[in-house]
Amino acid sequence: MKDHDKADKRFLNTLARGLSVLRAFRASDDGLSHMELAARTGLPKSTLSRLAFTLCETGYLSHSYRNDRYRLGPAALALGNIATASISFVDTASGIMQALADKTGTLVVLAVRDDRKLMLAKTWRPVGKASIWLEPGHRIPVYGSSSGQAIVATLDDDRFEATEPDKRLRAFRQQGYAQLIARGFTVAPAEVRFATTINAVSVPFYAQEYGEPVAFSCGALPEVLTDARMQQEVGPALSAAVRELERMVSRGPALVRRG
Amino acid sequence: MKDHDKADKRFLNTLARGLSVLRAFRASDDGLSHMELAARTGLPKSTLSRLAFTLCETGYLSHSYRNDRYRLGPAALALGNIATASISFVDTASGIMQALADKTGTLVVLAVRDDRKLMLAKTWRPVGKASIWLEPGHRIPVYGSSSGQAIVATLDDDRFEATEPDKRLRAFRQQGYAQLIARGFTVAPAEVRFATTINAVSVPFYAQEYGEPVAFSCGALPEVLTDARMQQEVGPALSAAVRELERMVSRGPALVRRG
DNA sequence: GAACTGAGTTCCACATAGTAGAACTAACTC
DNA sequence: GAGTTAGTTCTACTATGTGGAACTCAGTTC
Repeated sequence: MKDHDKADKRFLNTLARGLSVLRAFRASDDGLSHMELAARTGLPKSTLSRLAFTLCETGYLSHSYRNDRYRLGPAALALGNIATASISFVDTASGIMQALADKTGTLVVLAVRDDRKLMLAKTWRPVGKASIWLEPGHRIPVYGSSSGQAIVATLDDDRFEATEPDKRLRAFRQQGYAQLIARGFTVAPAEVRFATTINAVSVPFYAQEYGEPVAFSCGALPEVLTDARMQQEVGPALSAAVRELERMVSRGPALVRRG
Repeated sequence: MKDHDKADKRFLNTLARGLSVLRAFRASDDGLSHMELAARTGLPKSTLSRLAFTLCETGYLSHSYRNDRYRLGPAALALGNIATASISFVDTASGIMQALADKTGTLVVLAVRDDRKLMLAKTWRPVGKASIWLEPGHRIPVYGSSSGQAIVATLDDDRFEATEPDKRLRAFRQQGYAQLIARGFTVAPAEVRFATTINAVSVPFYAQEYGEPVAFSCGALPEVLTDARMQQEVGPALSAAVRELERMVSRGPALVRRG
């Protein structure tokens, strides 16, 4: 059978399935068994067997001999580091964002656009403190998230239109734009927030090498990160952190890049 | 046609080919065109077209609208960060190893075993200084590299035997073991070094979550990193850095999780 | 502005690579 | 030693992926 309904002749099912196996892994997993993988991907076990074999063979998966669980292999590690290295700002950002996480006690995330969703590419957790937990690889909607708002506000018109936005999203973008001009950061309006259990502030960053705006955000539980704190303390601190990053990679601010 | 001669029925060609496209990227590439990808992978362009389409569709590749070059996409970034996060020591190591690179003026690399080769999973370059350049994703032989020696010396017998080692490699391993006991680091003997243009010292690290020993190494041109410096200065410094890492990692999840 | 050129995509007839269920193995449990 | 559960291999079938050729679309050149 086929997974992808967009029965595009160009779409290679086997490849997509193999990739879906890799995507089944979460940062908190301590290896996954064959069964768990089958369950997460929804693939029949015989199919999974062949996929896993190939992934192991190519180094993207490895399975420890002791316990028979699969884990991401060296090739996955290398791929990620190549991706990170070719977007060099991620490494530069690490120090700054870790410090910001520690200082504000919030979870700092780097969100990138992935089709019509956002993907959390990297997260920095405050050391020692409890905080919300969002993992890299997690996907959140554009609409209703401050990261999404920061990104669409900075996205040029062509690309924005390419996502076939609805009226709602256009208004959301416009409002993000206004916020960035006024304060330099976005906070999604309470009534549209996609998750009521998380408050977040975001600042866009235009990554030359990535060719697309991305967003850094600080998030925490509403009781920890009140609207007042977002506006007065964390928003400005995040904004300063991103400006610091821009300075270090010596590049203009994201907003001026728009259009 | 099929790429893989080991005509194992379990080996899925389409998947492996797709992955080979991802592997074609180097950290220093500023995007790759369709043609370049075809050249690097050796695949016919029609085939590549479909592979690239699928990879884009799944977020592992993205192509900028402006210039028509492919780059690694959000999913690749996320995959790598998931892999990194699930081997949390990599993040912890980053600060220590960067400092070591700066202090010694050498390239610090993290090498992991990948079948019968080693793969450089991550590298830290000394800031501001010229240094040799090895990229993440690069593969080097086990035999004749100090990293390889550190790793095989630390590998348990079962796994070592599973690689079907020859006599030469057994001796190499034994010799690495002796070096580790005597001094805590390995330097491949001059006469077997796989690259005469690079000198390197290595220290193994046993990564709990990875289930396998890995190696940290300091490398540089022989004129910069003389045998004497390796023995007297860099080796001990590297060894101290890895012990520091061990200390930080065993301190508890909060610190380890830092990322 | 017609003829080249070169990159990239789509077509198409064909072979085979990949599928999924079933049968099989191997390791645990009671 | 029967039962259970995880994982691998077998097998018959066909839908999937293949690669060369034809096609498009932008730039160049004359």
